[in-house]
Amino acid sequence: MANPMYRQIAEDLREQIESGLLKPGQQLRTEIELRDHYGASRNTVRDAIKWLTTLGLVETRPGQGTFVVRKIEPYVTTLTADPKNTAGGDIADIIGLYGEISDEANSGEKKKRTFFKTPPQVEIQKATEIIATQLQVADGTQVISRHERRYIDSTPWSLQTSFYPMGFVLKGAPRLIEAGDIEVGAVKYLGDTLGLRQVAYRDWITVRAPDLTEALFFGVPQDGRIGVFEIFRTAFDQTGAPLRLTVTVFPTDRNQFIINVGPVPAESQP
Amino acid sequence: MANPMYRQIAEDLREQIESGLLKPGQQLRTEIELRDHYGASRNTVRDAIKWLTTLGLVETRPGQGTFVVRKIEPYVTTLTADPKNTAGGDIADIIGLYGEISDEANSGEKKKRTFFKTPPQVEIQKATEIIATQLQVADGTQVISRHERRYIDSTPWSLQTSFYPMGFVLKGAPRLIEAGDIEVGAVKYLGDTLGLRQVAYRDWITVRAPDLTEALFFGVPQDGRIGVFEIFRTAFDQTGAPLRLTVTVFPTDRNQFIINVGPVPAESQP
DNA sequence: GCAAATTTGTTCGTATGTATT
DNA sequence: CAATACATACGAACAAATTTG
Repeated sequence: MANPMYRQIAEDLREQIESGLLKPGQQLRTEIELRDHYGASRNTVRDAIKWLTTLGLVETRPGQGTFVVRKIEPYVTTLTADPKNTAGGDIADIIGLYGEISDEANSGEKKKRTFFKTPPQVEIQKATEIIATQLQVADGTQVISRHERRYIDSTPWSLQTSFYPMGFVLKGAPRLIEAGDIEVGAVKYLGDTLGLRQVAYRDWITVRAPDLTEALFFGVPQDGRIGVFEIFRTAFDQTGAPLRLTVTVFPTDRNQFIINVGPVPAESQP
Repeated sequence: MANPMYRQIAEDLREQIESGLLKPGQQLRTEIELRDHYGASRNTVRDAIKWLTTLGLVETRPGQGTFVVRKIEPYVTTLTADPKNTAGGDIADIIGLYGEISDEANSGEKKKRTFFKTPPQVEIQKATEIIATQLQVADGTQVISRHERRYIDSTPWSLQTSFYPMGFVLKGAPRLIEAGDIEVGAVKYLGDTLGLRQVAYRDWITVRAPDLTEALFFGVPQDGRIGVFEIFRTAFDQTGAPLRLTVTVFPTDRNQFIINVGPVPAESQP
């Protein structure tokens, strides 16, 4: 035979899953039962299951069994919002959760989703190369770091860290180094105190494997099968100087993004 | 033991790789040598290597050995170009490869990259649900499909398929169903023949596992460890009607994207 | 071009550990 | 505590791919 046995077994199970014979959440037969069914050894059955696991079709739980994965209802974020729009507070103002926070559910009803985020964890850090480059400060300069964990419907959704030049505090924006939310929104606060208006931003989108902290927070496997979007948003003020750098990490299994260029007609998203 | 042995071996090798002791492209010791070195069985060593493989740190080649992966120099695509800009022909006009086609090499020199694409493979297809929704035609209606394979520096870079409503051909744009390039660019051609101008577009960005065809074309593993961006670009004309849907697939290991909103100062990308 | 040596890939059997019910 | 189910680990044999002589 052309293909190894474990791949044939995997293929057979994959067809059962994709045809709907095995439904999401349903338990597969145990390794012993599959061993007898396919006339292979238990190790070979385990190789087949491991292959399906890497493909993201099934997940195994020790002491319980192997289950067909449930797909997560994706959340869609629009990245091209009005850069001057700061209404809606911190959650909305940072990474573009403007507009409708609702979603077409399976039943066809509109499902309202709820946001929750932790208060910012504030630190003074030395700028890494990428931070220094984006904020146009010298390498190793101290910067303000404000870190949040963000949830939707109590599902871990994203990890976000914003970096500000240290000079902002001395020039009249002391609340940047206070832990806790800035109720009016950080962008409006900088406008009120320093006269800095966010008029533009650039997003840089990459995908990489999650680190251990991210994997634990998002509840994704630690082996990098499921990647994370890492979006670097560099915001600029009216003089063209960098205002802040916001780094947000989203797991790719539950996030999608929209970009609008020009007068795009308003309508339902795909 | 807290951690299983294969994870400890993997961790030891990972530190050697990340510390630079094992350099990209370098061959690891053979499974037999590692077995003797760590005092484990060959199968346990293989489990460790498989873990590193899933993490994307090493790759094994049958008959040769296990090697530290070389990172691919990423290509950066700007998604927010002027929607009316159609200069540069087909390559540039479809998915935003406007501007500088150059890149900072390791040595610090500017390295010019070369594009190549196959002539379009043209087909008449029935619209799937997503195509019908985006083009605002009835489900099952016939549409024109133009498919291309695209390379940069002879590396497979992306797979792109554009869909047009069938009506465009009857209304005076017959070249859409001819195989081969439209030299002036498809957007300009539609403007010249039908008076349709592309004034806006919406990009919808997702990440998923590659299918078999994509994995073979891009040379990535078939097990889904390395995902692909799938970008749906719906373009609109001056009346707000959909002009075409372009679906482009990029492997995540060699592609990054930039979005500019507002007057972003021109400067070097990260 | 072929044969041998090297290296990873697949499969089996067995035993024991760990998590959950 | 006992039963069940997956996780780890060992040893062995042969197959397949590649390089070397």
